[in-house]
Amino acid sequence: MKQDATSKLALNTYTKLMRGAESVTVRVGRKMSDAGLTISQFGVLEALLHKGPMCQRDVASKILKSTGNITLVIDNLEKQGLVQRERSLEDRRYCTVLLTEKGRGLIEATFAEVEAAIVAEMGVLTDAEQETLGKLCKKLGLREG
Amino acid sequence: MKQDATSKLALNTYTKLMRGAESVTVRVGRKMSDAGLTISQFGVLEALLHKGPMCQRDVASKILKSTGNITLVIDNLEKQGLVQRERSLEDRRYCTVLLTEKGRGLIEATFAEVEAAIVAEMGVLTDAEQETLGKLCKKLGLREG
DNA sequence: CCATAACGATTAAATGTCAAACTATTTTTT
DNA sequence: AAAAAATAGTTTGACATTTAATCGTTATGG
Repeated sequence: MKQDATSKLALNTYTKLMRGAESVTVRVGRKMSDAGLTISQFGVLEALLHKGPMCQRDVASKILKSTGNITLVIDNLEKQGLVQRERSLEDRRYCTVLLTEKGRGLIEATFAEVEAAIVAEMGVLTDAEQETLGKLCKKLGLREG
Repeated sequence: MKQDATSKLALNTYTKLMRGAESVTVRVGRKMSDAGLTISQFGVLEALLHKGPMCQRDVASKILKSTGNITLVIDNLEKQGLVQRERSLEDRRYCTVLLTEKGRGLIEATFAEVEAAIVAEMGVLTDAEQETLGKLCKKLGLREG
């Protein structure tokens, strides 16, 4: 294939990937904002729900954000009474972050909504297409950063 | 397929799509920040380079951002002398945004870098795989928002 | 013609984002 | 054990982003 055609195909694919991911993100994100949560806040609560209490560093790596950012997100969640910080006794550098009852209730309900939205979004693809999409996206993610 | 398996596949596909798109974005975005541009700034300059001068509303829809946002992004580009605003004479509500010489030089050089990065990213997929990925992503983007 | 609606741009407030500098604490080295 | 390095978290500064409110301009229906 000529160099120019290669570039064209790559740019085209890139654009479609970005637009597709973006529009899914926007529509799924609406379920989160309906619940009064930002995407980051949802990510933090979801991690705590499914993985249990963890320190901020682990939260950050779980949702692929910087630790400086996590501090703020957790600040805001704490203000709303959705999570709680506990300074570790063994190693006082660590904060363990855990869900409050209120936080657990909210994320359980919201997660169900979001899950349904994701299933609906992906429902435009057959199972086989989803498998294929997953494999291709995984390949793209594997390169070194 | 059982409902549970359907959900699991959808969630799995969703996660891979998000991670794949995110990691490509980060790596390609690095070329932009190397040039001192944010992703949005790059998007604005790129639109102006390839589509010619346009009003802010068109810029906004081109890069899928709100008009309030565009005002700020263009403010910052203008401060750096990369673009220029011109209030339209026929209809004074419109601002035409156009590239300066400096802006044109920067975006031409940066676009080449970014294009190369995109080609490299997509290069992990065969041409056929890229076609497939493009089609699947397009399907995902088509739903009503 | 004039009141009002529509429209483009701007501004403001809230949140998020990263990078870099900084603090507190623990571990490692010497 | 003291000094140095590493680690977790916080703070700060610059930019981004959205939504909603506002300003100025243009179009439209009575």
